[in-house]
Amino acid sequence: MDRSVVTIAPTPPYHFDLTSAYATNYPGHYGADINQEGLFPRLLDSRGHPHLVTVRALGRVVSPLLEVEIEKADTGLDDALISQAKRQVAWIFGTDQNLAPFYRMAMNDSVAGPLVRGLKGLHIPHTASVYEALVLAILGQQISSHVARVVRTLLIQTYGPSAEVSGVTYYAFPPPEAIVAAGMEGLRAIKFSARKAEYVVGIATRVASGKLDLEGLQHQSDEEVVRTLLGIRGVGLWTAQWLLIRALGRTDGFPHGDLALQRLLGLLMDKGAPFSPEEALEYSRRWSPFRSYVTTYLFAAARSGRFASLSRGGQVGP
DNA sequence: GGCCAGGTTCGCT
DNA sequence: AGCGAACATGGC
Repeated sequence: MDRSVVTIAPTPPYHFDLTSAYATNYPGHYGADINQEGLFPRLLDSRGHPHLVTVRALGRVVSPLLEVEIEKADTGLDDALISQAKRQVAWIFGTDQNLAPFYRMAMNDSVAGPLVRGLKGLHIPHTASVYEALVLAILGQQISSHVARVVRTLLIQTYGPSAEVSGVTYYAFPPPEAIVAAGMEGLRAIKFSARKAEYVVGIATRVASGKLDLEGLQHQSDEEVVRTLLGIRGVGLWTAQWLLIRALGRTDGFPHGDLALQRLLGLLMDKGAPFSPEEALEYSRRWSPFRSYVTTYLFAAARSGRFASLSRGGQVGP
């Protein structure tokens, strides 16, 4: 087994716990995202060369440092693989983001300002690939986050590549070829609806054959990205906006069709009712071009229990 | 048991 | 263009 350790210096302020918690969103041992005592092991699969990266935080919010341990079950851990792993970890944990412009905007905003307080150093985590984000987004459409978690774990542990490191089995996200091989029946077997299975297999087929270049979206403008994504069956505006934020690292995504977001805005503004999608979009313009951050901080605040009626799972209403 | 959940598409007016 | 139904499953 080959092993190497590198460090990453995130742009301060950087709060690793907040950022990693947002990425995983739940405790416990599930598939690709695990939080073990402050360690974040994750299996990355580089063209059939699975390697385990384990991230932990050293240093403080104002002087942050991440330590990344890279392990490969067999040999062949060369410099190229190490630097690639380092780049991927930096991307996944959003270490390069500079929050200063967003914080300057928030300081002069009565809604965003209080939101930022208490979440200092939260960066936006990213998915390992656009493809992964798209599959997860379709998987999570309309179903509760808990159900989405169950299905997602099944997907990863049933069809994802695995590797055993130090006696523990880890799973990577299933590559397109694995989903094509699973087929509609394979996805139905792990609680996908027929429709979602059809969408996901369709996407995986086109990605595997090279007809759909999702990673190439990194080079397109926000508008082009949205236009391209909307042409894919199973993708609506909500999914496209979500990908702008979580897969493509854009600063101004805003999923105004999101039910939870509409409710949060209603609570935050003491409206007594959820915002309509149009109201949400209209109101959000004041936060441009930092709406991805506002969205992320909103959900992070909600999860931390700052909106009592939502953390209880209750309805928002009169 | 019924209703709904961090949507999307399809088939009707 | 706009509206309702279907989708599949788990939690309350």
